[in-house]
Amino acid sequence: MNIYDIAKQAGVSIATVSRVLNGSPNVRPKTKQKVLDIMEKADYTPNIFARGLGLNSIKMIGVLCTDVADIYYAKAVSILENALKQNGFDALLCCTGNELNDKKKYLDLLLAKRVDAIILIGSPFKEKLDNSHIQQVAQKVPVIIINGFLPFDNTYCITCDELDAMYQNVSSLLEKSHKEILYLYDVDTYSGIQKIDGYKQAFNDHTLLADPRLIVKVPKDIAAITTQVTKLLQDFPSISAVVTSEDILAIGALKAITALGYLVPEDIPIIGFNNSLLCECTSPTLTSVDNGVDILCTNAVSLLVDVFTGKSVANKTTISSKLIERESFKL
Amino acid sequence: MNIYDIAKQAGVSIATVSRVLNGSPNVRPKTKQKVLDIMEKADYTPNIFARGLGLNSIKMIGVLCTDVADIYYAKAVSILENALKQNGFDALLCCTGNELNDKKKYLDLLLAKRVDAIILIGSPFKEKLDNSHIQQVAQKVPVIIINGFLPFDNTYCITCDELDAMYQNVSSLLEKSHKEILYLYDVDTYSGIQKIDGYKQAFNDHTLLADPRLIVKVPKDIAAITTQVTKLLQDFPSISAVVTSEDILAIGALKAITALGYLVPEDIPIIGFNNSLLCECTSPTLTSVDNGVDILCTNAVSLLVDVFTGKSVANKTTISSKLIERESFKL
DNA sequence: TTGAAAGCGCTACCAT
DNA sequence: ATGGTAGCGCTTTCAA
Repeated sequence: MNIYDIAKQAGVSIATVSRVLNGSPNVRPKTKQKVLDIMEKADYTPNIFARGLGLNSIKMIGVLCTDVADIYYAKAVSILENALKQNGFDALLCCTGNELNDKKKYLDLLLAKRVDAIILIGSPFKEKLDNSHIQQVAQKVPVIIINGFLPFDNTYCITCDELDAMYQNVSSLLEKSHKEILYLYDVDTYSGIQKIDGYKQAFNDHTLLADPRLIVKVPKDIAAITTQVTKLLQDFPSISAVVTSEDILAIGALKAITALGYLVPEDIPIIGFNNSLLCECTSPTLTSVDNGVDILCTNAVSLLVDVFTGKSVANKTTISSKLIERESFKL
Repeated sequence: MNIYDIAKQAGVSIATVSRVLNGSPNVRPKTKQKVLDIMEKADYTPNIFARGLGLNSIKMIGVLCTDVADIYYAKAVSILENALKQNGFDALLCCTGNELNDKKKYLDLLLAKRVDAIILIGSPFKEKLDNSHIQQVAQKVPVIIINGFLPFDNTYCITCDELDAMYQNVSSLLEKSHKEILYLYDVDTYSGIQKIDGYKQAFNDHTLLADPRLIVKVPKDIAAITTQVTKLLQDFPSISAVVTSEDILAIGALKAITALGYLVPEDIPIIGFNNSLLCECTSPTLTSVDNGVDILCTNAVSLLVDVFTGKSVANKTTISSKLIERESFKL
């Protein structure tokens, strides 16, 4: 069933059918209705490929992240997908994993599928050299980066001020006389670097020295973290607070701390990051930074729509984060 | 840059270029190499729409679930996406929410995008009447249902024996003299009904009567569940065990139980379902049923590949689940 | 092994 | 308001 069949049945030309299809005003209402009726009866769906061939667009956005199984990316993807759909776009999902080559490969796959734009959740490319690849992609379609930053043409970044969030957290701890603050992080992405910088700046601005041995990279695995933090607490008994780049890391720390008989937050307060569902699961519940992933994502989509409609769009937008106080730390 | 440009530069016809593109053996190796070189140099990517027009396929699979932000669906989608990609398919993601009309709408959207097949995670359609819509979809493309069942043509279901899992859990509790077992569930999907049936059958087979007041539907919200379970425990102090259809429900129950001063598992054992990351976050950690979502999903994809290659495929496949013992309950 | 040419189903421009 | 028609870039016969 194609446009010719519909045209024939309706006794009009395919041009008219096409006009009806595309909501052109230049169709007599009666004609339009007749065509619509026939389409309805025939359960006709226009062929997206033919349409794509002509328009060179299929209203589809590539969404790329390392792994949707991750609770944070999952939330982002969920919000993106909904916002995209509301604007008439579908989401083509790519989970790249952490291999740089895979990331490049998936980017090419997305391009080959002729997506109208690409949204990167997190800036997956950290090394300087590799970013040229993103730059190339941006020459073909707009690239939106959520929680990452690259100063390229046709690349639009929307980030949360995580540096400041971490700065505030560490500052308040320092001001409460916590001088030995363990910092746990997992990745060296743009976002990861922001947070670590916030941690360091807080120390600097309080004319204190951050002990580099207390800035520890850990795997994203509760058991492994627990083991590692237990050892750290034994080696550095003066640690009196823990901040993290991810809720899950805070949970690993929490387990180690309580297992050693310390109380949270009385003995050692803990602050997570991302304000995920996990914060509600622990006991005590986890105070955590809400980096506004929902705002980030909805903004990303409206920003994209602006790009498509030719409005001028800032290369970088930043929103602020908010500390959600629960039991593991109070301001 | 299109096939004509490549053909011209290579001094061959577009037919030959097309053959190279599609790996036809009927091309002289030397010719083939020349064409490939030119393509490479020109950074040529075949137009997917034109190709789709001819082949009427774009190697894209619609993946539909209620919400990827849900940790369980997120994992499923992650695995599916990877498995699909390994087989040369992309995943077009649709998060429908719970509105029936939205589900239908998204199904139509997927069809309009000319996906090669549709994978439903969970059987989102429960009412008898509505399933006809899925049946219609299955007339156009293969439908795979993960953890759901509908006996339609061109519909392939792969489920986990959750009835049996729940049956076993409740049975072992009954045999440990827990006669008042609170059952918490959240949805009435196929999967949800399986579990509740398992609960009831266990009581039947032990010639006991399940108190219907202890089969409680709750929202998927920790705080709300905690409130509700607290009240239940006060109203029914004889409750001596809790089983749930979802880990998050178990966590709500856990909070209520420990807040009332009971010990888990000594006073009241708890069993979750899905074996999600959440099980590791609580204290005590949560014993939970692993319903093999990874196996379900990888099987779904290989099953789909079989359908495409014309192999005969069973309409329903069932795998078995496994209880993962942690602290909240031991066999 | 290669080329010529007829579609695939739609959009958009030019006529009328 | 409507029709005719030339593409869009590819696949796939049919011939050579």
